[in-house]
Amino acid sequence: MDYSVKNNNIILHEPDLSLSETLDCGQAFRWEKISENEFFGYAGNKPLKISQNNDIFTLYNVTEEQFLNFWAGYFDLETDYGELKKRFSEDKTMCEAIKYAPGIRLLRQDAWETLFSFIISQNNNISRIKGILKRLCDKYGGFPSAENLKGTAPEDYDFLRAGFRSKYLSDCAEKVNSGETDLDRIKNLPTEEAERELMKIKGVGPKVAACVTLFGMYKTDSFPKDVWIKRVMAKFYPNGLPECVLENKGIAQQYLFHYIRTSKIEI
DNA sequence: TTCCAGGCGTATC
DNA sequence: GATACGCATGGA
Repeated sequence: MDYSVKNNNIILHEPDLSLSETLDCGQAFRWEKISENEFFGYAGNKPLKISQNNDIFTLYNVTEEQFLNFWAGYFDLETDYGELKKRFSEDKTMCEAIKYAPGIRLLRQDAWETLFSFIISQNNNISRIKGILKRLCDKYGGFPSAENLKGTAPEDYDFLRAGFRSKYLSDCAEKVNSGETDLDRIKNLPTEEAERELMKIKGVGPKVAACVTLFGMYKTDSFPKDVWIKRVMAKFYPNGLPECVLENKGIAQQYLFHYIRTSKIEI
C-alpha cells in the first residue's frame, strides 16, 4: 500500500482503482460525483471526500489512523487487483470486461447497511434505489442502525416510497433486533450457510442474500445472479463459469455486471 | 406512453 | 422441484 500523509489528507497511489467505476457500479448507493474527478459519500456513517488524478487519490480530512483502520479496508487496498485481473483475463469475456472498466474493486461494506439496502434493490433500478436510501438517511440523520428501527411497522416506511418492500424492511429490522438474525455470527459461516440464514428474512431470496455475503461480508466466492448476470450467463457462459474466476467469482461478477449493463455490446 | 428494474412470495402443478 | 404471476414506484 503506497500512501503518504500530507496536511490533513491522505495521498494514495493505486493504479487499480477508478472512483467512478467502483463507486458508481451498483454495489454502493451512497456516493455521488461532485465534480469531474471528485466523489463525496458515506460508508456506514463515515463521510468522505475523495478525488482522483490518474492513479493518485486524495482522501480529504482523513487521519493516518482512520485511513489504516477503515478506508484502506473499505477500498480493499490490501488485495492485489493486478494479480486478480491477470488471472481472470485467461477468459476472453473477462478480458473484455476488465478492459472496459479496469478500475473496479470490491468494496468491503457494512453487513447491516448492505442487507437493508439490497432488500430495497429488488426489482428496482439503481437511481431509484439511491433516492430511497437518500430519503432514509435524510430522515435518520445518517444510515439508521437496526436499533434505530426497532418496532417499525411497514407503514413506518411509507415516506421512503419503497412500495411492496416496506413489509420486508420491517421484518428485517425485527429479526436483527431480536437476534434471530445475528449478522456477526452469520459472517463467520460458510457462504452457502450464511445465505441460507439470511433468507429467513422476508424479501431476502438467493440474489439479495448473495449480495449481502459478497458486498457486506466479503465472501468473494458468492455470485449474485440478477437479470444482467443471467444475460451474461446465457450469452457467454451457457456451460458455466470458467475455472479461472471460480475462487473469486464475486469479484469477477462485478466486472461482468458493469460491462453488460453499461457498455454497448449486443446482448 | 410503455417498458422494465442488482427479485421474491405465493399458488399451482 | 419447476414454472407463472403479481407486486409499488418511477427512471428512461
